[in-house]
Amino acid sequence: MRPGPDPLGSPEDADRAFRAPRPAAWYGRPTVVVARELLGQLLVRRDAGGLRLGRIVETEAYVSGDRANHAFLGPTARNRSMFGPPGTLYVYRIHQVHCANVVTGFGEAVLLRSLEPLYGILEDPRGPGRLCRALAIGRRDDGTSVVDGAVRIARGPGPPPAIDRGVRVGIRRARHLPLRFALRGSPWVSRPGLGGRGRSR
DNA sequence: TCATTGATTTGCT
DNA sequence: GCAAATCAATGAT
Repeated sequence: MRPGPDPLGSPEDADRAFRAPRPAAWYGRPTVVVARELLGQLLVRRDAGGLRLGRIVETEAYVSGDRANHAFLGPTARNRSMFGPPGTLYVYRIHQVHCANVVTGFGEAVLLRSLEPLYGILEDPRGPGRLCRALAIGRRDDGTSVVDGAVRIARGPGPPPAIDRGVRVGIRRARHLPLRFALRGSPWVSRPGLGGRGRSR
C-alpha cells in the first residue's frame, strides 16, 4: 500500500511552491482547460506575515462572448488586467469583498472560488470573497502575475483529480453555461451542487 | 454629480 | 429562502 499524496502542511512546502511557480505558458491555453487543470494546484501567498498555502478546489471560467464576463464590453479601468498576459491576476471588488481571477487569454480569465487550507490560513477560504480575505488578496494584487508576484500558483501533488462540472454561481447573465468546476467530493467547495459530500438523498 | 448594479456574504424567518 | 449590508465602477444627466 502506498500512501496518498503528501499532506503538504509545512512551511517548507509553502516555500517550495512559492519558488517553483507554473510558467506563464501554462495559463496561455483554452480557458476551460486552465479552469479544470487549476483544480488541485497550489495557491501560495508571501507577504511580511509569512507564507500561506492552499489547494484550489473550485473555479469558474469567464470566456469570450460570455455576457457574465466583466470583459464582455471591452477594456475599462476596472477590467484592464484581464487584457494582460496569461498569468496576470485580475482582482476586483464586489459588494464588500474582493475576488481573484487568473488571466488565460485576451479578455478571458478563471475565477478562483474556493481553497482547501494547507498552511498558514487562519480564516475560512470557501467562496471567492473569503478566499481573498484568507490570503489577504486585495487591490494591490490586481495586475500582478502568479508567475513572479506575491501570489503564485504551483503544481499540486498527485494525479489529475476527478472533476465535477456545473453552472456558475451568483451571476445574473449567462446562467446556463456549465463553466463551474470543482474537485469531486471535496468538503472545501463553497456551495452545494458540486463537490461536497454528494447530494443528500 | 446622481443612480444603478453586482462573478458576495451574512443573518434572519 | 430572502433581504440587507455597503462601495466602487459604470453610465446617464
